[in-house]
Formats: sequence, C-alpha cells, structure tokens
Amino acid sequence: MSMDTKEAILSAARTAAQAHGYGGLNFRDLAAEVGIKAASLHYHFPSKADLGAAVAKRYWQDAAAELEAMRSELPDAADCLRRYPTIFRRSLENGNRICLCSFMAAEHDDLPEAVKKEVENFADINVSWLSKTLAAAGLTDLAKTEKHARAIFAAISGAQLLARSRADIAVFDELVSSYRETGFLPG
Amino acid sequence: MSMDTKEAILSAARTAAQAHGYGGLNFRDLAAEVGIKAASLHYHFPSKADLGAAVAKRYWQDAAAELEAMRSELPDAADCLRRYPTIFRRSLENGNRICLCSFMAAEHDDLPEAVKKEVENFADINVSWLSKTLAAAGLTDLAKTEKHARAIFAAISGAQLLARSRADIAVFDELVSSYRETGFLPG
DNA sequence: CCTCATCTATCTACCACTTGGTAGACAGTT
DNA sequence: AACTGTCTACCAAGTGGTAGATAGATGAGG
Repeated sequence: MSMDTKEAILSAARTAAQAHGYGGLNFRDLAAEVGIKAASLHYHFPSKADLGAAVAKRYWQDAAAELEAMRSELPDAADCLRRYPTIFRRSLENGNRICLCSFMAAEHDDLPEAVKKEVENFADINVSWLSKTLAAAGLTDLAKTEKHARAIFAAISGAQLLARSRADIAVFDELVSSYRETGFLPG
Repeated sequence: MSMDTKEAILSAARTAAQAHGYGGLNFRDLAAEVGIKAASLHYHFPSKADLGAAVAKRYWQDAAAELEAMRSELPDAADCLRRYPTIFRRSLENGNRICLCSFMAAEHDDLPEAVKKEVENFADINVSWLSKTLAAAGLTDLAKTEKHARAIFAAISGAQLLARSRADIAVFDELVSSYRETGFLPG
C-alpha cells in the first residue's frame, strides 16, 4: 500500500519547505529523504505546483484540527490564547524552522496560484480561531475582535521570523513576553 | 567611470531580492536589468555571496541613515515613532515588496555566513533606534525599553509579511492601526 | 487452481533549461 | 605598457519533467 508513501512525501516536503521555502524545495533531495527516486514523486504529484499546493493544504488542515482540539480540551478561552504561541514555538524547536505559510508569504510573487490560495487559507483559519477565542474570552471590544485577531497573528509570525534570523528560541520567548506585558496578548 | 554601474547593480539587486529573496536572485536577469552581461557582474562582485552581503550591508546602512535623518528633522520622538511604520509601508507600495532582511530572515539557513551577519545588523540598527526613540519619548518603563523595541520591530515585520501575502496595503494599515489601539505602538 | 490482462508503483535513462562561475579576447583610458 | 570594464564563449552542476521498461498485486474467466 503506497498511501504511506504519499503521506511520507507530504511530511518530508512540509519539513523541507519550512526550512527552505517553496523555491528551495527540490525533487531529488526530497525523494532521497523519502527513500525513492525523483521520478517516482511525479507519480504522486504530477508537478511541483501540485506538490506545493497539497503540502500547504495539509498544513492548514492540520493547524485547524489542532486549534479545534485545543479549544475542546481547554475550557477557558483565555488559556487557549495563552497557549497559542507555543504552536509557533514548536517549529523553531524543530530545527529552527518557521511556519510554512510565513515562508510562502515572503515568496508570494513566485508561487503558483493554487499554492497562494492555500497559504491564504492558513492565515484565515488562524484569524478566525483567534477571533472566536478572543470573543469567548471577552477580552476585546467586539467591533474590533477580528482586527485584533489579525494583529496577534501577524505579531506572532514576526516574532517567529526574528527568532529564526538569530537561530535563538529565547528571542521568540522574549517577544511573546513583551506582547503580554503591553496587554496586547493575554498572559 | 563604472562606479555608477556598481551602484546600479546594488540597486537592482536590492529591488529584486525584496521580491524574490536571496535564492531568487540570479545573475542573468539582474545583468539584463542593469544593461550589461552576466559575466560582467562577476567583475564587480566575484561571487553571489559577495553580492548578497554587499546588498544587505548597503540596505542597513541606508536604513540607518534614514532613521537618523528622521530623528534630526522631527524634534518630537513620539512623532518619529508614529512615522516609523511608513518606512515599511513604502516597500509594499513599491510593487508589493518586503523588507530585504525579512525575506532573508526566512531564508536564514541557506544564506552564506557573510550575508547572515548583515541581516543581523539590519535588525540591530532598527532595534537600537527604536530603543533610543522610545526612551526619548518616555513611553516605556526604562528597564523594558529594548525588549519593547524588539517587539515593535517584529510586529511591524509580521504586518508587512501578512500584507504581502494578500497583496493588499490596506491589510498593513489596519494592522498598524490595531497595534496603536492596543497601546502597543504610539499613535 | 491456473492464466491472462490490468493496475499500481516504482525504476533507469533521458532531456531541455537554468544556475553560478571561468577563460580569454578586446577596446578605451591612464 | 598597464589598468579598467566589458564582451563572447564556454562549462559543470542542478532544475523540473518525460518516456518507457519492469515487477508485484489484483481480479475475472476458463
């Protein structure tokens, strides 16, 4: 059964793209990582654009599932918001990588259309989860909830990026702590 | 005198890298933009790493000069802070580009060592200017000034990135406005 | 139970194109 | 005569992608 192979490709491609971006992805290295030949990748994903879109789609789907799970497990919305940054922290822990979609946001102009769409979806599901959770926590003026949600998402993304550029997770932690001190983020 | 050529190369390379990153830079397209042949680029910059480092260095030097000029022209430190985001806004206006060093921060793992150094310098001069200006404006608890400065820099970078991914400057403006409403940024 | 066709997933062997980089000729200036 | 800056003409390595062979599994009909 080679459904496992397809999964292995998606997983390895996600990891590679979090370190090198869409442009930095290449079939030979990816195939070697999975343990097959480059030509075989084209059986599962006809073109690089197909692969990129599939990886980005899976990425936001996984994120959506994880956020929903957090919301179910943690009854207090404010607790969810406190934990939110740890999702981004994990990428840094995992070999100083960053969010797939932050990298792809930078590469925006060079992405195939199908990939751009999935990148947008990632931002959307984050913002909508943050909006919902901010509202549940009653932490924001209702008219500005979504605006605030977007701001949190952007600020955390920026923190992750800056931390990567120093290859230092402590930078990320300090930034999050600063967001909290200013009351911008609950904590 | 071909000192002009060197300047033209640096300028074209900066623009290209703000749209496509270090990895997306290539000698042939760059040479065509400048109006010379690819081989001639190697006369001015022996290797791509040399070019990348020179571009990033010039980038933070220009930024440092502009920030100092702003500080001289605007007597009120709080006014400087209010104007700070417009520097990042300009990249977006200029063909939906982003800060060279944000792009390169994403590409961190694939950058030559010399380029990484210059990218760090850019962040450093921004943070130190922000620290100085925050202190002068008396807006922050002194012990936390630099921490707050870093947070502003990261948040603005994130806003620029998210705006690019939507190719929409209004997104940037709204994010900055949100940072102001939360009191995170003076406005 | 055997056989034959089909399907699945992989392989080897290419290909055209792009990449950063080099060698050496050349013309204009000093 | 030497230096400066550009050129043409290469090159080796790497890119995404294709063609076609091949081996193993699957399933239907005799």
